[in-house]
Amino acid sequence: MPAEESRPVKPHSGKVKMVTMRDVAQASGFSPATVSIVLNNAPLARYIAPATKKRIEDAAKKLGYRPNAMARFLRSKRSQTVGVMIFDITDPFCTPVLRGIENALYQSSYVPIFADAHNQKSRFERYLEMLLEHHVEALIVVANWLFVDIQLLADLSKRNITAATIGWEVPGDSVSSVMVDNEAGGRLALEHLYHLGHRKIVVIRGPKMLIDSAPRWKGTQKFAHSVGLEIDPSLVVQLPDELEANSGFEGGYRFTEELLERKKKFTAVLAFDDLTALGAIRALNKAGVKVPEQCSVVGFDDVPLSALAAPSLTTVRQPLEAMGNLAVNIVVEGINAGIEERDWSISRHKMTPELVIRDSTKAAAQS
Amino acid sequence: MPAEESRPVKPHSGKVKMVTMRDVAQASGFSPATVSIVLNNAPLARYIAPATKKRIEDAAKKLGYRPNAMARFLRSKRSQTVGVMIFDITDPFCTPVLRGIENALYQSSYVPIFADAHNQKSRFERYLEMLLEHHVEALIVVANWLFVDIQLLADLSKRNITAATIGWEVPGDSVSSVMVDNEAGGRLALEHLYHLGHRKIVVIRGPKMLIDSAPRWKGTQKFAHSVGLEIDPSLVVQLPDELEANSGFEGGYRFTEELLERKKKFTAVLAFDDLTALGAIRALNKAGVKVPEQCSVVGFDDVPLSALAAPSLTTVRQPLEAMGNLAVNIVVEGINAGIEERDWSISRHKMTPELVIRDSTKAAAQS
DNA sequence: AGCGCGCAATAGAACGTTGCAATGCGGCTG
DNA sequence: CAGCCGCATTGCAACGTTCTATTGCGCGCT
Repeated sequence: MPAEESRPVKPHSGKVKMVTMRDVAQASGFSPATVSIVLNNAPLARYIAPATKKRIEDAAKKLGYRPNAMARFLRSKRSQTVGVMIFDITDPFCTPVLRGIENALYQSSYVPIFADAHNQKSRFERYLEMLLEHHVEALIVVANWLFVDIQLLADLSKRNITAATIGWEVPGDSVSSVMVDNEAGGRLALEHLYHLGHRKIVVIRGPKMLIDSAPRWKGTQKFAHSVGLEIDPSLVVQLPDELEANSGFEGGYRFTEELLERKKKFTAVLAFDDLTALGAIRALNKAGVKVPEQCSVVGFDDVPLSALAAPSLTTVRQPLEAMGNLAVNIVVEGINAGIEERDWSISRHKMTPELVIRDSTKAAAQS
Repeated sequence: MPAEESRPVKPHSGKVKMVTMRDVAQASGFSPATVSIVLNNAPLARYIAPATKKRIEDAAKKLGYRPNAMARFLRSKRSQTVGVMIFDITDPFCTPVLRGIENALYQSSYVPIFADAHNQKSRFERYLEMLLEHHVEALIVVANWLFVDIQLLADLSKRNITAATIGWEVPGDSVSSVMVDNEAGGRLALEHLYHLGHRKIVVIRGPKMLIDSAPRWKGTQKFAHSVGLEIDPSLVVQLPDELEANSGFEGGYRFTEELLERKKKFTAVLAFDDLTALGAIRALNKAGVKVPEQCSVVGFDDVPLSALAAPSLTTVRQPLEAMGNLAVNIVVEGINAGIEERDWSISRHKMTPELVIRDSTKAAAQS
């Protein structure tokens, strides 16, 4: 990997003096205090003469003054910063959530500090430490896996930093959470297949350690029960506890392959999530089973690539971006409550999922 | 979307006093100065008695002391923070790059401030402003599109903040860059198809405004010329200048559909990037053309979903994660040079791409 | 004439950390 | 025994803001 160096630039040209508030004061002929009041238009700005304001603002612009966030924070205790801890950015689930978070923070003029735990506890803890040092005003955790101990909780509420989790819940009452209504989603998926006439349905359940797995399965079972559908236990498998982001794909592939090899009869697969569904489709394709003609597949999440896959995936959509948004609104509320010394309590939200019908499902053959 | 409020928590329990260095000093019986020296083990720490060190460290741990990054920065002029400006996180290209950046920054104990420009100039500028206010020590820009004016350059070099771009270059000599060797990549793609026996090849070129487009096409042409292959101009199309991340998919789909409708004969598609390739495959599938049996498709980038697609995509891999890494190493070097007042000059890197052969290409039919 | 009041602006003390310059102290050298 | 050096520690100012308390000042009211 060759690198061609370009001709040397005029290197760091001496100390580039930072433009400070005092400079602006000097230039405009007023005191730093007045400058501060004007530039932030603090409550006292009512009393400042318009002419003065103008002179100061002009001076600030001319000098290219930019307030020093650190100095400001040192006084005000506010870093204008929110920690965003992602458990694994490699997981396509995270991207839309991150987008939602970023967008909402931007609206509120907060800046996100990004941390990716790579699904490692040690990394999570180190990052948490770093975020605390940077005095983030709040913390948002995007997660599926649940391996964090009370430390998180204790540290945060001790320093009362509001926190919210997305796709995950912690016991206790110190952290808000935003989740999808997994039970409703599990129901939606089966309902769709059922109404298409499918009766022999493979269900690939999520790993035990994932909080989503149980309620999704519960929703599925409840619906089955409500319409008197018997789910053949030999068609139900469960993904193992795995930490890698793409393990769902592998799992979906392997289990489907196995069922096909054992000559099991089924006309549809209800996969735990989109990646699992894609794995299942891959296995079906390989075995010469056409999707959706001979077998329907439904996923969960509606990650971005589901629309692009071939065939495009029918799935239960989580409003991922909206969830990111909501989490931000929650913590911003928490921050404001803290500042205004209002009482405030955490909340737990369950967002409504939505069925997205694409090309991977079709009415069951009449046979 | 119902939200059930949990029972109110003991709300912000009074002023939670921050543990400061003075507290540690008090608790250990030494002065703040000594505490500072020990905890950072500054050069002067040589002179500190081991017993003293121990006492101070113990006290710090007991009180749960965490240095205040803002106060520290105010003195040291170092924020331990690097701005990461992504042009559009929605683009699957960005995820691995981000991972690479994040990982390398983590190694160097910097914390990334994340900014997503949503491909909007105004947003880019606002974020730049915010990053400057937060006094990032360096800036990394992940981009394809080139609409940023000299402002960026001027502002940064005036405040001498080292900057590096990934997948993009700015004129002038103030910003380092990391790119893939597009010409080599363009060559690789065609070479592969050619060796598989393909001769009638559709080329979907990238949009004009993308810096990658021209060299990629040049590499392709050069190879064609070198083996005496004539590329039929009526099989060459060019993606329009579009800002949306997924526009490549649409473009690939539409152009391929069009060529099929016009009954053009071809046995392979060389797509500008993976999304375009996926769009082409979608169109081919829809028209009943089997990939790879009847038509091979090769992409570019090797974004994560390419391995998951059906069929999995043969593509020219950009070492995205490594590129993120390298960019970080460059700016960290730049930061250090600035601190040590060394001379330092920017560099421009071209990383070597690599052909990844998967299931979307196959030897041309003998016909 | 004295008082209070609304207006316009400012002085000055923090915020928590760092690093230079200074201090005290024992022991060694000339 | 004066002077000096190495060791162990500390006082103090500064970083750039913000915010409370304060100062003038002119005007109308008693």
